[in-house]
Order: sequence, then C-alpha cells, then structure tokens
Amino acid sequence: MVSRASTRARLLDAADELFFTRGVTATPVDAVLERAGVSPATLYRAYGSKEELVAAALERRLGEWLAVWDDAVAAAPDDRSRVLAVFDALEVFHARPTGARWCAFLGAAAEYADPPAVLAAALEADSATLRDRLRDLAGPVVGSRASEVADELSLVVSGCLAMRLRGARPRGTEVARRVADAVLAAAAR
Amino acid sequence: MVSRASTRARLLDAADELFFTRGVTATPVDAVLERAGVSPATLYRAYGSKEELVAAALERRLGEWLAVWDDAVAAAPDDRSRVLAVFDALEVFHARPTGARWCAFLGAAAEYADPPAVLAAALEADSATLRDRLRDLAGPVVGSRASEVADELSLVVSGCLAMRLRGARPRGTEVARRVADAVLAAAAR
DNA sequence: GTCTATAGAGAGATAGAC
DNA sequence: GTCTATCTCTCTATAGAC
Repeated sequence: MVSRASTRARLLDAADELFFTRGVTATPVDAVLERAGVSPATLYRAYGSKEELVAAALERRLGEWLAVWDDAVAAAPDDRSRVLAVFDALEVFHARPTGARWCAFLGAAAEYADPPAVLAAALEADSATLRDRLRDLAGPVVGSRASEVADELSLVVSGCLAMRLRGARPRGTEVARRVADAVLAAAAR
Repeated sequence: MVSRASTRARLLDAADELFFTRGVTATPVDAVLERAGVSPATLYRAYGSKEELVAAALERRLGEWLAVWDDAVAAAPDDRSRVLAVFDALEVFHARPTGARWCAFLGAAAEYADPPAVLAAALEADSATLRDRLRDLAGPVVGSRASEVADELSLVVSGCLAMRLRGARPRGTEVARRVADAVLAAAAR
C-alpha cells in the first residue's frame, strides 16, 4: 500500500522526466501511468487533467531551478559574478540526471499556442521570476540601468536555452557567458 | 480544374499559416485540407506524409526569410549596420500577415524530440545558414573573431525569438539590438 | 489527379468494483 | 484511493470510384 503523498510524488517524477524530455504532446498519459506504476483513475483523481499534471510538474520544477540558482549565487564571490551565476546554475541544472531536453517552460509555451490558464500561470511565473531576479542581481553592478539590463540578460538566458534546439549542446553556456559579459561591460560604460 | 502546381501552393500556404501559428502537433491534417480546399488523397499524393508537408513548408519559409534578410542587408549603409540588419529583417518578417507565433524552425525543433530525417535537415539548414551568414557579415567588423561572434549573435537572434514565448512581443528586437551592439563593441575591443 | 468514405491506431478521460 | 475495463473522440493515412 502506498500513501497519497508518494503516489503524487511518483506521478510528478514520471511527468517531469517524460514530458520534458520527449515533449508534452508527444507523451501520452499512458506512458506517465506506466512509469509511475499507477492506474488512470489514480492520476485523474490526484490531478483533474493532463494539463494540470503538466502545470504541477512545472511548478515543482521552478522551485528546484530556483534552489539551484540560489546555491550558485551564494557561491559567487562578488556582485558581477553573482549576476553571471545564472549560467553556472543553468549548467548544474541541466546536468542533472533528469535534465530536460531544453527548457521545460519554453517548451511548454512552444507546444501550447493558447495555453490553458493553469499552464499560463506557471509559464508567467518562470518568466517573471527570471527577470526579477536578474534585475535584483544587476542592480549593484549597473545601477539605474538594472531594468534594461534585466531584459537583455533574460534574452541571453533564453537564447542560451534556445540554442539547445539548434544542437549546440556542448559549450552552450560558454557562449552565453561571453554575451552576458558584453552586456554588463556595455552597461558599465 | 486546378493545376498541380497551384494545388501544392495552396497546400503550402495552408500548412505555413496553420502549422506555424497554432503549432504542428496541434494542427490536424484535416484543418490544412479544409483551408487548402483539398481532399486527403490529394495531400498524401503530393506529399507522402504530414511530416514531409511540414518540411516542405519550412523549406519554402527559409527561402522567404533569407530574401527578407537580403533586402535588409542591401539597405544597410555600412559594415556594422549590415550585421545588425538581421534584426531589421526579423521585424519585417514577423510583421507579415502570415507571421508565425514565434520561429517556425525553433518551434518545429521544440515539437519533435527526435525529428524525422526530412525535418532534421530543414532545421539544420536554418541554423547553419543563420550562423554562416552572421559570420560572413561579422568578418568585416570584427576580423578574426568572426567565428565566435557568429556564435554569440546566433544566440542573440535565438533569444530574441524565444522571448516571444515569454510574451515580449512589442520591443522584442529592440532589446536584441542592444545586446548585439554590446557583443560587437566587446569584440572590437 | 482528385474525390468520398473509411480503415486502423491511439489519444484523454470515466464507470464501477473493491 | 486504487484498480480493471472501456467509452468516445480524434488523428493519420489508405482504398477504390471517377
């Protein structure tokens, strides 16, 4: 007999691994059921629909991503490297065994032209958090330009992730780091 | 009675408009048939499968995109603005009536975790062309660093496109242009 | 070459027993 | 709360007439 909490956890594990490596649409619910060792009724009782399961997996993933980011920031020695710590975090996060093919959030946004509300909220949370954190980190480095620089760095991070779709797996963050360096240098002028 | 060429053209028109605004997987073949005013047998005779139709639409789209880019480059007055012309071209291309939701190529790559060969070729053509053109354009501006700068600018372009998934529709290319400026400035140092 | 009609597979979700 | 069994719908692709 398995407790309710661990059933949900197994479902989230399976959902994360399958949805974000093979794609949400490309993954039938049956595949998640099989991997989680759970029956359809159990899934639809815990989460009302496939989309809600996707949203729940995204929410959990956002928490994990931010935790990795926090660790990377904490390990950085100065203001400037704290900004660049996002790329350290990206490397660590995607090196995990359950690392997705690219970005789970951008991937979900790409798959749903008109995302259901529960998904749209999860995607917006990711984008807003990314930008807010970058702005806060950029403040001590670029002062009053923090807001514009946050937009620019959001674009760099998104570009780094998108390049994985172009097959630039190795050295992906290296290029991004050079671009981010250039952005900070330009803002400091 | 409709000629074979115009049937194929109508199919490509319908495919481009539907696949790249609603998503490939989210668009059933029936929707393409209805919009093209064509029956299933006609589509499957002209193109062997849905995937081949997607690939054909991508190939045509790549040609159109490069033509827009060529125009933008031709209108630029100097070496440096010829590099930045890619962002002018992006604006023009996505302002078209049949403009896609974001990037048709990145979108297709996002939807297929393991793309069929015919699709992989179209995606690779886009990525390679983008990088090659950026390298050629960057050469006169940054000299021997052209190759690295091309990688960096590819990331900026991809990031500009990916930001559309984050809802940054207006002023999207503006931010990208600032980042590209910073990249060129850093490379000139 | 194009049509109508349909095959055949697979999807998301539910019913009802336990 | 979880299972087995299945319902209903939609999808890609094909068969056969014209």
